[in-house]
Amino acid sequence: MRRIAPERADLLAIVAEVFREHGYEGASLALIGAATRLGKGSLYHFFPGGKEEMARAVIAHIDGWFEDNVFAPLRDSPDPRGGIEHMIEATDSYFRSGRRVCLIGAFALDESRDLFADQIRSYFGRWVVHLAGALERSGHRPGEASELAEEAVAAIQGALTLARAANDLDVFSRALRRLRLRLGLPAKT
Amino acid sequence: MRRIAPERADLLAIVAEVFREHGYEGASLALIGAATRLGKGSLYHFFPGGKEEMARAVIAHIDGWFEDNVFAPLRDSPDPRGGIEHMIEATDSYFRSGRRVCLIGAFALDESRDLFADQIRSYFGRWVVHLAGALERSGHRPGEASELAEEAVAAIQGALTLARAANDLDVFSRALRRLRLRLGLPAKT
DNA sequence: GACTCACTGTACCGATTGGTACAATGTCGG
DNA sequence: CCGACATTGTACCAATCGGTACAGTGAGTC
Repeated sequence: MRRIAPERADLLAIVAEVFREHGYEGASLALIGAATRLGKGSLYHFFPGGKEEMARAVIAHIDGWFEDNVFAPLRDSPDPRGGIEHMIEATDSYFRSGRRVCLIGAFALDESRDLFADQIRSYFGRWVVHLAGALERSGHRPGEASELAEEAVAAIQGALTLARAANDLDVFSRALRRLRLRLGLPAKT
Repeated sequence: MRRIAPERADLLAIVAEVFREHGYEGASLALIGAATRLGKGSLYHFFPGGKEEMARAVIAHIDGWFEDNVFAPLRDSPDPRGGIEHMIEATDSYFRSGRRVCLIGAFALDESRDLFADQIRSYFGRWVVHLAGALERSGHRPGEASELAEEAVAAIQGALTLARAANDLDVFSRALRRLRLRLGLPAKT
């Protein structure tokens, strides 16, 4: 009965969307099954640890994406400003200009945080640290760079919340525009 | 069998804490009952509309608190800077310096937003509008005041997320300190 | 003392929850 | 062609979900 097994990455992307929209508690196996068109048999074959393993895998997948597309450029780009610019564009693209919400940020808010505390802390921690590094290399003093990085990551998270609350995508793009200026980037791309 | 009926405000505060910690889906009637020490009979007596009415009442209660302690001072204070200072302190106190999370912000993230969309939009909308008004009266140009207000409210929401993710209260107090400067307030209280 | 009515505990409802067990179905390497 | 194994649907499980029904129970009122 072997079917066209979806690539694990595709599968994780679909499951991520369910968690994103419904939260950890709200994402029932029925919803996940419907979204992936996979029965419980398949779901528990791929994720023997059940819902918790699914969530863990989804977080790791997102983390990997940010590692490749955001953290690495911040860390490795010879031109720190270029890395920061890259981060802003990747962020805008990942969150679909505010249409999408940050799964990991959402998990951080309710009690599901306790289950995934390490992964959540690592994700945001690395984001702040690598951004601070790039800011430092682009001329900011260390302490100032750390504060600015923390402010920037928080601004993104807050803008996602506010954009969804207001149901207005412009909230997010305005936030990114301000962020550009604040981080010392040219206004327009 | 009439017992000491808790004040409705106290009751709502307890229920709010359950929603805050577990989210709308995660807050089961069993949890709410345990926290309030009220059986289903009592719960459905006070909230015939069930869980949804409880959440609606809780949001309204929080909204009322912010109306009295944040929005009104921003709107009515003869000295706009004083109103803004008042907002910062009320915010710090309400969120217990980052120990607490914003219920309404959390609801905005997942699908429960659709149920309470109007209340959520109104809450954040009024916060931004009244802060923008105070900023305008304290000398900012209208457009600039609106952007700054939006930035400030988003910064608070983002800081709450980040503080909980990092499990580090200092994240929140640092954010409030930056906010003071950004809004043109003296550094220390 | 009778009546009222806000309040409460308990039993119960069907639906859904996350999870398990397993037999069937293929696909693939040999 | 065969056996191994990845993948699947289905049936099933106890626990819990949100919600209803209702018979009390008692404090206040006349």
